[in-house]
Amino acid sequence: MVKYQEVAKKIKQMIYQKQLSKGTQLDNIDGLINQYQVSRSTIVKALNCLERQGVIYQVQGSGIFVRERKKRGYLNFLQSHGFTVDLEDVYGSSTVFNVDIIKPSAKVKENLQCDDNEEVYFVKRLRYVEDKLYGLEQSYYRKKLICYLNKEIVENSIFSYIQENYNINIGFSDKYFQVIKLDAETANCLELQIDDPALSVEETFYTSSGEPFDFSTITYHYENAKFCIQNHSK
Amino acid sequence: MVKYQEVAKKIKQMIYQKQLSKGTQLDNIDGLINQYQVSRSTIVKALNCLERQGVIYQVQGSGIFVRERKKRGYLNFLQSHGFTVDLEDVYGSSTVFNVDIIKPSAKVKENLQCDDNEEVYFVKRLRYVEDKLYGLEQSYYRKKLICYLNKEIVENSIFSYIQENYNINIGFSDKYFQVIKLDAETANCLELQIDDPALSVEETFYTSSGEPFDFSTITYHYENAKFCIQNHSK
DNA sequence: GAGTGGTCTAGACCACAAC
DNA sequence: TTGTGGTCTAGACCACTCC
Repeated sequence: MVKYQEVAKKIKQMIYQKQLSKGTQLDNIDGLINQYQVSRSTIVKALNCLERQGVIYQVQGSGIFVRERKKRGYLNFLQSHGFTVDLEDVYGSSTVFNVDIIKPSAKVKENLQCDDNEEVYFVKRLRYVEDKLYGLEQSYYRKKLICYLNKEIVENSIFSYIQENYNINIGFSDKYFQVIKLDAETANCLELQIDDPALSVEETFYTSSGEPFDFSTITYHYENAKFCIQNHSK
Repeated sequence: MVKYQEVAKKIKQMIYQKQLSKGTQLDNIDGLINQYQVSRSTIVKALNCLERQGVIYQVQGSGIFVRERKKRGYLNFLQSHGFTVDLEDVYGSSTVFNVDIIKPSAKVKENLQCDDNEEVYFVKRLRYVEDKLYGLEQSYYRKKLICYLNKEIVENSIFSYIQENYNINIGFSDKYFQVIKLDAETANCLELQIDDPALSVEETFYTSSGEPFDFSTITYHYENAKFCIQNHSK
């Protein structure tokens, strides 16, 4: 891990460990330079990271302050899948229905930019967070990139498996979502009624070199799944 | 506007103007330094901005590439309210029900961190995007900060009015959302049926100095409102 | 090995806030 | 006026990709 990330991590840990409440002013930049023995630019970069994560806010001419922490029980919508989750981790698990190798449908093929005849892994699983049924996930992974999957792997975090075994890192993703009425099959999986509401999220994940490797649809349980985004305008 | 923002803007305009397709490689950093006559750090900062906006992606050791543009018909969920909207602007309008000065409820009071006896503007309006009914918005503004509002102002963009007249800039926001079933009153406003699905978003907006000034609830029309987030992991 | 983006530095100067 | 964060620079070196 590089210096600015180390510094950011330490400042964040300090804030959470001391349980600093919102609005609390941190040491100024010169102070932080002294404390962490790095250059001004490195401190500034670390602070900007924390600002983007919603941990602090900076006011020119005034100081650096602690931001309100996300309320408990809400999932961070920007890192719900494979993006940096850190301290405030929640316990998640899965019930796997199937792990099959199939020919992709036209839609999947397009989203994953598959060649003709290319095959994909199809994984269908129920996702739980802290033992509550959160959603039904249907994912397609390009076999070309993710050579092997099985039920055991898929019960845990697919993303960390991929990262460790294939040295594939997530670079970015496109996320499209809307509210829908449940069809009979999905309602049954989620233990809900037909026409009950749900959030349907379609997301394509790309490696850090820009290659799509995963297309997933998650249908979230409307009573159990709540989300949060801590935005900032900079 | 500062240099790195100028550079970012120009690069973005160039991409959209030339209609560069996804995966197209841009000039390298040294080339961009030459082209825009700024330092390396300024170019890097501009590129990181564009990366965060989902316009490009950078691959270490390889190059800078154009990212796929958001599909039409989807609202950018991260800048749906007052955050930097630029080129790809869509036409929005509002039907205003009322602009009242009221005593805030406990919930509103807490979210806006109001003093006792402080009053707020309550604005209720239907939001349209390209003449489609998108959602019902109920907003509360602290009168202490936004001294005056009327129907005419509220029919247009409240945020630009606030920025121009009170020199208040949005710093950040906390956004909490979930899927719900509509109650009778809201369903009626949205021209939908009771128990139809909807996305309910509660958002608190803070000034750049960290003071809350607006608490809004938007209930989105499940057929007309679709969203997009172009995420990235850096 | 050549070419690319990513990090880090020291230092100057600017913009804004608070007193 | 002083103190704060924000920008910008020139230059060094590191990490990764691709030939």
